Amino acid sequence: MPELPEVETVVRGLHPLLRGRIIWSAQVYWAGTVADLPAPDFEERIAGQQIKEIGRRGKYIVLDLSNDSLLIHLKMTGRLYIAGAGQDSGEDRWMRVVFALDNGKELRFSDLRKFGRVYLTSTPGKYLDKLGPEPLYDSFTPEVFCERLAGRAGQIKPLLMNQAIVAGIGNIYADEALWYAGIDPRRKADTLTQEEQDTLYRSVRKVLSDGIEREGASVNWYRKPDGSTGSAQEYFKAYGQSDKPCPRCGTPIRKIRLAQRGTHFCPLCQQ
DNA sequence: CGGACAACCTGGCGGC
DNA sequence: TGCCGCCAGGTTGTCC
Repeated sequence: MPELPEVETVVRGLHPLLRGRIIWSAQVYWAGTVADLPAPDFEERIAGQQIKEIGRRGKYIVLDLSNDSLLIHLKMTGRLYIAGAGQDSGEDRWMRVVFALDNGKELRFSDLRKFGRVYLTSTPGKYLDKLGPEPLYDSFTPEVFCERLAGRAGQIKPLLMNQAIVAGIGNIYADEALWYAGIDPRRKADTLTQEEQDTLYRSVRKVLSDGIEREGASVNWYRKPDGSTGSAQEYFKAYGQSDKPCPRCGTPIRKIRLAQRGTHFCPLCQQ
């Protein structure tokens, strides 16, 4: 579930706690969580590196270390938080990797479904360069959005979720953006008018920036680093609203499967 | 290019 | 109460 607003909230929460800290050691509890590297190599290589900066690219959390980058992808059920060394935080049941810091605290990564990944690499571009533009940057203009969609014949919702087209949008915010734009998620991208593309562009930016303001959507598993919930889910118009009246026209919200994903939309005012 | 689908995983829930 | 099967969804990879 963590999409751009949730990942951004995690980064903002951790930034003041992690910046400048040194990772004394790491302990891997589930080897599969470490991508492209044997767990012992990961533990040995990260020890002693300082966290220079912490940021986000798409849905990746990016830690710039002394010699490497540490990329963390939460996938569906990953959680990242700080706890005192040896202290039970109540979140630790699915702990996969723990980083011991130089201030007696630990950065912990827990992940029920084990889909999440950590990448320790000197060439982060290998993972990040394939991502499309950041949708909230000033450089992401309506023209850029149109260019990214140009020549695409597929359905608009899977395209919105394609990280190579635009980075950071997942199932929840795709449904919400399409509701605001009044566009049927099954519409083929190449049938959208200029006006519809512009409306969708504004809707994407709105739902993502509103999501950040509300500190993410806590559906099922997502939590802020301090363990509390975000509030974006209280404002959903379409996602998870099956059979409830559309807030715009009162027609019951319908749920279908589209590209193997649960998809919620208003059959009347999303055309 | 696109669409379908499997794989990776575990827990919650509805149905029986 | 317990068992079964479905659903949740980010990403990669395979196949047609």
